[in-house]
Amino acid sequence: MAQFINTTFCTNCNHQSSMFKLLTKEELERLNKRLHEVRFNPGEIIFKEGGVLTHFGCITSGIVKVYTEGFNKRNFIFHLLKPTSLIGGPGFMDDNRLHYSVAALTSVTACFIEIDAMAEVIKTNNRFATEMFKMISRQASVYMDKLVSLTQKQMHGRIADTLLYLSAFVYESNEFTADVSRQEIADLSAMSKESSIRILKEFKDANYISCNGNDFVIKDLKALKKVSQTG
Amino acid sequence: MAQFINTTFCTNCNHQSSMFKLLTKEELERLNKRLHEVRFNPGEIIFKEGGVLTHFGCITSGIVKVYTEGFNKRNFIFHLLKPTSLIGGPGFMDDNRLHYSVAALTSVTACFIEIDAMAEVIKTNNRFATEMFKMISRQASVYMDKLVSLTQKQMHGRIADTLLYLSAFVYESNEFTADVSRQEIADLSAMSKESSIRILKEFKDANYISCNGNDFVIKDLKALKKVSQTG
DNA sequence: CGCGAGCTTGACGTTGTTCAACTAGAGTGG
DNA sequence: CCACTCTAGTTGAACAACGTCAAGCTCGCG
Repeated sequence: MAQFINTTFCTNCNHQSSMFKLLTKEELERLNKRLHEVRFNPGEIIFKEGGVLTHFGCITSGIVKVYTEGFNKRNFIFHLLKPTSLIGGPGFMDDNRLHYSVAALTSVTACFIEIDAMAEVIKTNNRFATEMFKMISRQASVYMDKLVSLTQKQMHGRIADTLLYLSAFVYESNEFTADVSRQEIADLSAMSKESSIRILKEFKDANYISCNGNDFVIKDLKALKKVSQTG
Repeated sequence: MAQFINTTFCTNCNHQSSMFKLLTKEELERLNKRLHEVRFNPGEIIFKEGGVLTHFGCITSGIVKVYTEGFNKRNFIFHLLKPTSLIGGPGFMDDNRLHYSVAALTSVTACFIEIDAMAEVIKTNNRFATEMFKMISRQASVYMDKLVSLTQKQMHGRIADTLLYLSAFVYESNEFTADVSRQEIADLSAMSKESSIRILKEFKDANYISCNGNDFVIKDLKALKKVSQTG
């Protein structure tokens, strides 16, 4: 049964991403009129690649994966997003199509803002436009780094990167219960599921991390960083 | 001996990139005051990664490679640029640093525009800002595709991609004299020089291409595209 | 208890890198 | 004009990295 959520008004939204803080009350109210909120269960697809980009998404709770269906039925995960990240990126103001899929890893709530409303605000609010600019620009820069890491480092370095990424950017803690499966850790690190498992075990044996099931503890940050750098 | 070039005025520049056509005469003249043109020899470095991003570059003749120094002294080439591409991308309006190096593959002339002048025009001209936005956005999208291709395809598919890229986007012809070395073809395809040579030879033996030295002819486009897709 | 999904492990084959030797052509100096 | 050197290209053989396959395991759930 569909759940229609009473949209939290942006104006009092406590998830307000830094970008939206730049908007005036009037602008926020304008966005508000063309916005709705949706709740997703773990595993559900939020955006499907190839589709038309009609809305920007803003994660208000939970974690999602941004991924694409690659070759030979292997997925590639670009990154994970948590509140209050914006989803839209490439395609916006260009071909207006979705260049990737987005799926919920946990229970997720997300707000959807019509593309046109977004474009309007960008025209009227210069600082907001600048922030959007920065956001996409940073994204490109992240992808550049990933290109180099994933093509030049070997598996140990790539898994170390993924662990550091989870700990530093996603869960912001040395201990976390991962919402990603082993397969998804592999999809983040561009390798097979079996390889990711083997390397995780090696790190565990070397006492760099401890992990049972999905509970991870980074025990030797320096060692991991060293592995990440030496490739 | 340094060569100081009399700057061609943007207003009558026949290399004018599509983006600059959106500017008014006044805006172009404003840019013009804060612009200079430089000539480079093959192999010379135009931008060095890590440096401060003080100027945008616009290639007016020749071909450059946009690359980064990866791990183990291996380079990775993101893409090649020809007139009239803009160089600047990530870092602009953000940390103002160069996230990659740029070097001349042929003799190159390039115009340099002060960052601040560029930022001003972006503020005053909305359509120009939108084009910049699209440009970065497309870049991100290209990087996403590359991420998947380079991590999931194997060598034959990657070399096929590089050949198709050179033919379709760089030289815009089925026959071309490449300005890239075998090493650089390898750096574009994320593999070792030896491997790239071997695969090129296989393609030659299979009569997909002919190549002696740096003269390439794409003889069987369909076959190459098929190799690119099957990975 | 049985079932299924995700996880784990080992054996094996493939893919791709590294190393080392060799070639060809382009410059350089005697 | 001939060594000489230097660089880019080429080739083969050995080796390491990584994926695939197949089997077994664990745990939650009906």
